[in-house]
Amino acid sequence: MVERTRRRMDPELRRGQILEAAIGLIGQLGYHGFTVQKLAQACALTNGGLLHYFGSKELLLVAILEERDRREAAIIPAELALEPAGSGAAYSRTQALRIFHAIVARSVAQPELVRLLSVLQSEALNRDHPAHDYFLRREAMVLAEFANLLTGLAEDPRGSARGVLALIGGLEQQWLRADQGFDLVAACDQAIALLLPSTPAIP
Amino acid sequence: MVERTRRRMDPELRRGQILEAAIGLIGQLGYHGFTVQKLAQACALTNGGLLHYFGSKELLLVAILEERDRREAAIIPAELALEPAGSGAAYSRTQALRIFHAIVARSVAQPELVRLLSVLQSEALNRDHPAHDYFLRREAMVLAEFANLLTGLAEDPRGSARGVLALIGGLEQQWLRADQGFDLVAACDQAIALLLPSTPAIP
Amino acid sequence: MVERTRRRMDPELRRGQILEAAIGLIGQLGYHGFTVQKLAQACALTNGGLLHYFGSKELLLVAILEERDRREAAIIPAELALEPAGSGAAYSRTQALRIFHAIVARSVAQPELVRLLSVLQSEALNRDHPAHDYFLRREAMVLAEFANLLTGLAEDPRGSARGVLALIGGLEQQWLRADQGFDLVAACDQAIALLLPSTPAIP
Amino acid sequence: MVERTRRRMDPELRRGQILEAAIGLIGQLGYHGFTVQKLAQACALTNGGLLHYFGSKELLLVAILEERDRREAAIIPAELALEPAGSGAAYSRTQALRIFHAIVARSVAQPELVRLLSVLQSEALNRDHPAHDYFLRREAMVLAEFANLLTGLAEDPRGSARGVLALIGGLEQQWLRADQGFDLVAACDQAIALLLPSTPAIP
DNA sequence: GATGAATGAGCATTCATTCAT
DNA sequence: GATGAATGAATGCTCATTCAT
Repeated sequence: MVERTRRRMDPELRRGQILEAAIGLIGQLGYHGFTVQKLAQACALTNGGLLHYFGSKELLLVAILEERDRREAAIIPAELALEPAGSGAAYSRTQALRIFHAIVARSVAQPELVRLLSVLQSEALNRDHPAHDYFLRREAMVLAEFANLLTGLAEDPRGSARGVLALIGGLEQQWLRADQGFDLVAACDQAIALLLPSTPAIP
Repeated sequence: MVERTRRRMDPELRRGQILEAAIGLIGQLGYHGFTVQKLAQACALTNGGLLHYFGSKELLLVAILEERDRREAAIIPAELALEPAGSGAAYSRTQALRIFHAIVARSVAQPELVRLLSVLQSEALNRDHPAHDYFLRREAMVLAEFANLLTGLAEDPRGSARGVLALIGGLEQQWLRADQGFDLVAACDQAIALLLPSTPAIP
Repeated sequence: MVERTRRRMDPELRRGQILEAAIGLIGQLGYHGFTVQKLAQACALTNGGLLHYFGSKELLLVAILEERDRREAAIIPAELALEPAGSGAAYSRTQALRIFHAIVARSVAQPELVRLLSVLQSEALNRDHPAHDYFLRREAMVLAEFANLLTGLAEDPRGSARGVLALIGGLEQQWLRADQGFDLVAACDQAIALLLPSTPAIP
Repeated sequence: MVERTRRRMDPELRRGQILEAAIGLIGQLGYHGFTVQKLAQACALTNGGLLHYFGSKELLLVAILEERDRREAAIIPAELALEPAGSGAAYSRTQALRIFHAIVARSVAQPELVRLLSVLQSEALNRDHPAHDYFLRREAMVLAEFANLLTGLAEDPRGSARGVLALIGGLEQQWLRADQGFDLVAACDQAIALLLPSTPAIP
C-alpha cells in the first residue's frame, strides 16, 4: 500500500526519459554493445516493459534517430536566420563561418548526442547495420547543404564541403577521446577558417 | 572416410590468415559485433581451434593491433626518407605535404585496415573498451609527430596537427561510407593544402 | 500447434521444485559435477529459464544452503523442548543422547539432503569453493552447541563434541555408501552412548 | 641450443612427479573439478604430453588409487608387527589402540593424500563415479579388518569397527577444514579410547 | 617421448523477444 | 501499462581427447 505514487508516469515523459538513457548507453557501447536489459535497468523498468514502448531493439534505434532529427529541426531555423537576404544570393565568408560556428557550438551543448552519433556512424559503415541507410542519407544531405553554402566561397565547393564535414567530425572525435579536454569550438573555428581562404584563388 | 586427413597447416601462415580474416570481420562489425564463431567459420576452423592461437577474443584484438603497428613500422621508414637534410632543420611545406600524401596513399592501398581502425577507434571511445588505451596512446603519438612536422609551417602547429589528423580521419570515413567512390588521396591533398597556407600569417 | 499453452506455474512452487531437484542432483554429482542444463532438463525448463530464478549457478547454491538452514530452523525447536528446566542448569546424559538421537533421526528422514551436505562439505574443503565459508561457519556453530550440551557430561566437552560430530558425519557417509543398508539411528545411538560414558572419569 | 638439459627426464621419476601433483590438485578440486590442463601446467608439460603417460583422465585416477594402495602396502606391515603371537589369538585393547594410533599417525604425515581420499570418497558416493567401486571395496575391506581386530574387545565388533572408521574419517575432515589446526592423533586416540571401554559389558 | 594443432561436445551465461497475467 | 516467467539461440570459453609431426 505504501508503494503507491511511484508507478504510472506520463507516458510521453517516460518515453523521453528512456530515449535519453538510450542515447547515453548507445553512445558508450554502440548499438551492438548495448543491451535492452541494461537500458531497462537504467530506466528502472523491466525488460518487457521497455519493449512495450518501442517494440524492438531496432525500432528503438529508429526512434532515437528520429528524436535526433526532431531536435535538430528545432534548432537549425535559428541558424538559418543568418541566410542572405535575397534568395539565390550567395553567402558571405563571414556568414558561412558563423553558421559552422553555430553548428559546432550546438554540439558542445549536447556531448552525449555527439558521442552517440560518432559511435553509431562508424558502426553503421557496415551495410547490414540498421542505421546504415540513415547515415548515408544524412551525409548526402549535409554535403549538399554545405556545398550550397560554400558556392562562391571556395574553388571546389563540393570538396570543401567534404573538408569541413570531415574536420568537424574528426575534431569532435578527438574532443570526445580527450574527454572534452580542449575547446572544440575554437579548434573548429580556426581550422575551418584556414580551409576557407578569404581570397579564393579565383582569378 | 572422406573427411580424413585432418587439416594441418603451417602455423605462422595460419595465424596470418586468421588475422587477415579478423581484420575484415571486425572492420565490418566492430569488436562487439563480430563473434569468435563467425571468424572461426571464416577460417574453416572450430571455435576452440581458433582460440588455440590467441587465447581469447580480447587477446585476438591485441594481436590485431600489434599486427597493424608492425605493418606501419615496416612502411613508415620510406616516408621518413623525405626528412630534411640537416638534423634539427625544419621541414618545408612541400615536404610536409608529400609526407601526408604518402600516409593517405598507404591507406588507400589497404582499405580493410582503414575500415577496421575507423570502426574500432569510435567504438573505443568508451573507457571500458579493450582498445581504449591503445587509441589514446596512438593519437597522442601521432599528434606529437604531426605537430613536430608542422613546426615553422603553421602558426599553431598543434592546432594544425589536430586539423590534419581530423581531416584525414573524417575523409577516410566518408570514403568508406561512399564505398570508396571518390579519390581519397586527391581530396586529402587538396584539403590539407588549404589547411597549410603557403604564406603563414607570420609577418 | 501441439506445444501451445506455454507452461506457467506458481513461481513459489516452481522455485521449490527446482531447489528439490537441485538438492538431488548436487547430492549425486557435487557442485562441480552437476550442470545447469542437467538441472534445467530435470525441471522441464530451458537453460535460461532456470537462471531467471537464481541468477547464476553459484547463487543457486547459496539458495540451497539457505533453504537447508530454513528447514533446520523449522525443526530444531522441537528438539530443544528437551532442554533442562532451570536455565543455566546442565543437561543430563539421557537428555543429550535423546537430542543426538533426534538429530540423526531427522537425517534419516531426508537422505537426499544428507547426501548433498556430505558431498558438498568435502568438496568445500577447498578454500576457493563457493560453499567453503558456509561450512566453516556451520561447523564452528555446531561444535559450540555440542560442547555446550556436553558440559558436565564429558571430561573434555570440546573434544567429545568433535567426536560426536565426526561419528555422525562418518556414519552418515557409510550409510549413504551402503545405500542406506543399515540402521543409521541405531548405529549412532550405540556409538555415541559409548563415547559418553555414564560415569565420566571425574573423581 | 641453450635450452638443453631440461627435457628428457627419467620416465619413472616423471610419472611419480605427475602423480604427486595430481594428488594435490584432485585433493583440492575433486575429480570433477580438476582438469587435465591444470595438471599438465603444474607439471610443465603439454596437454597431450601428460596423457602420454596415463592415456586418459580416468586412467590417471586409477593410477593414483593404485599408487595409494602401494604406499599403504609399504607401511602397513610395520603396524601389523604388533599382532598377537599365537595366530587366532585375540588382540589386547592396548594393541588395538596402538594400531589405530599408528594408522592416524600415518595420515598426519601425508595430509595431501588424506585430503585426496576425503574429497574423492565423498564424490564417489555417486554410483557413476569412476572411483565408486574402489571405495566400496576399500571400505568393506577396512571394516572387516577392524571388526576382526576388535573381536573380543567390543560387544559388537562390527558396530564398533564402523564407529572407529567413522570417527577417524570424520575427525580427519574436521582437521582438514581447520587447516590442521588441532592435534589429530590426540583427538583420535582420545575418542577411540572412549569408544572401546576397558571393561566391555561382558559379564 | 613429447609437442602443439585441432576437434567436438559442453560449459555458464546473456540475448532479444514473446506472452499470460 | 507493465510485470515477470519463459524461450531459443547465441555468447566466449574450457573440456578431454586425438593425431600428425
